[in-house]
Amino acid sequence: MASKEKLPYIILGLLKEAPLSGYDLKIKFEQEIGEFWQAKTSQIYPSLKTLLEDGAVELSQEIVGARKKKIYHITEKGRTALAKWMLSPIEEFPVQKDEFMLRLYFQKKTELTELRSLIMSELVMHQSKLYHLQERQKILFDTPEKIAEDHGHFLILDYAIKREQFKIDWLNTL
Amino acid sequence: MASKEKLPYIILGLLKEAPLSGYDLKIKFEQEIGEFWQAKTSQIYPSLKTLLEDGAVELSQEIVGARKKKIYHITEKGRTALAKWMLSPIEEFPVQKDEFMLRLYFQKKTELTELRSLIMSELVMHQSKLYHLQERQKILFDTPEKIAEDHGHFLILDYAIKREQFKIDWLNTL
DNA sequence: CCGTACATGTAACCCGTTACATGATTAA
DNA sequence: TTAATCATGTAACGGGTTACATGTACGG
Repeated sequence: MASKEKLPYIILGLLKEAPLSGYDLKIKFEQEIGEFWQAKTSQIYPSLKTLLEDGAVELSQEIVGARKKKIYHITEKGRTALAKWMLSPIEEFPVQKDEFMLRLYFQKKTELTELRSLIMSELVMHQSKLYHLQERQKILFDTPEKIAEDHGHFLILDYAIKREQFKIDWLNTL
Repeated sequence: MASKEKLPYIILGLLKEAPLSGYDLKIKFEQEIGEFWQAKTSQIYPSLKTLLEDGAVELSQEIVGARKKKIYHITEKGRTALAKWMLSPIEEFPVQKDEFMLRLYFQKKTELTELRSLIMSELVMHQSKLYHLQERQKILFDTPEKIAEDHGHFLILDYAIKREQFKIDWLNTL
């Protein structure tokens, strides 16, 4: 994708809220912001190393429960870099690739049965995803207080849900 | 992205409709399906070479106007491979990365003014995109006959437009 | 006791982008 | 005549994925 080094800023953005370990970050990428960005440990740990060398984060060895963890904290330098990035213009996104739309385009009007099964499987997939997102929303944000408490998280979940609903609605018009 | 070699199939899908040159394909990627997949000449030409070696496409040197072009035609073998791919399950897409949503998440409720300018610039960007897509739709599909003629193209444009409208609507709720 | 979650990393590979190269044709 | 479009490619780089590697702790 050649996204010109966005990962370090995203890690800083996550660390701004609270100090985290590499593993904690991995979980955040999988769960919290997984709908909009992902990173594996093979990217996270090297990136943390670079951030440490650049002085954007600091490291404290901590014993959590019975386990040892390397907890990374954002530094002033890191905060400055993050703030600067936050204000920089967002580069034109590099196309949201959509294999389903392409197949629809290729199939066109011929072979209606095959098109139908293609559409149905896409529908099922999005409905299942919608369901899981809604369940997460119910569990995480069952009270207005919880929404106010973690408003950013609520927003991305809300958008993810509505995005699924939107695609489902469009598919149903076919 | 590591999308497990989708490009050859997309090229075959485009060639299924009509024989095209590498340059023609480049234009298709830029214009027709650009909202859902893109490929540069640095990918297209090598991919065509491989497809040729695999016997999925054939090549005819043609003189179009005053220019020489290498026109690629899909073969029976190519059609079979394409048909098989079309029926294969669509692999879980590898996250639609969205830098704007992340920044929203990082900013949360603090610093409302900065959030406002972020949201406004995102709105402007999507509104401009929406406008251009709508203009293209007006020009390309001003009559029902044209829609029927190139239904696949109409569908992806329609979806692209509604997708922009959806994001604009959501942004306006913030 | 055994699989899953916790915890931290490295190495190889590959898709896709940026940049580079070259040359003919056409419209301003 | 000169910039834009047409036309076909190659080389280098980089972000991201897959696979590999190792070890601890906990729940059933």
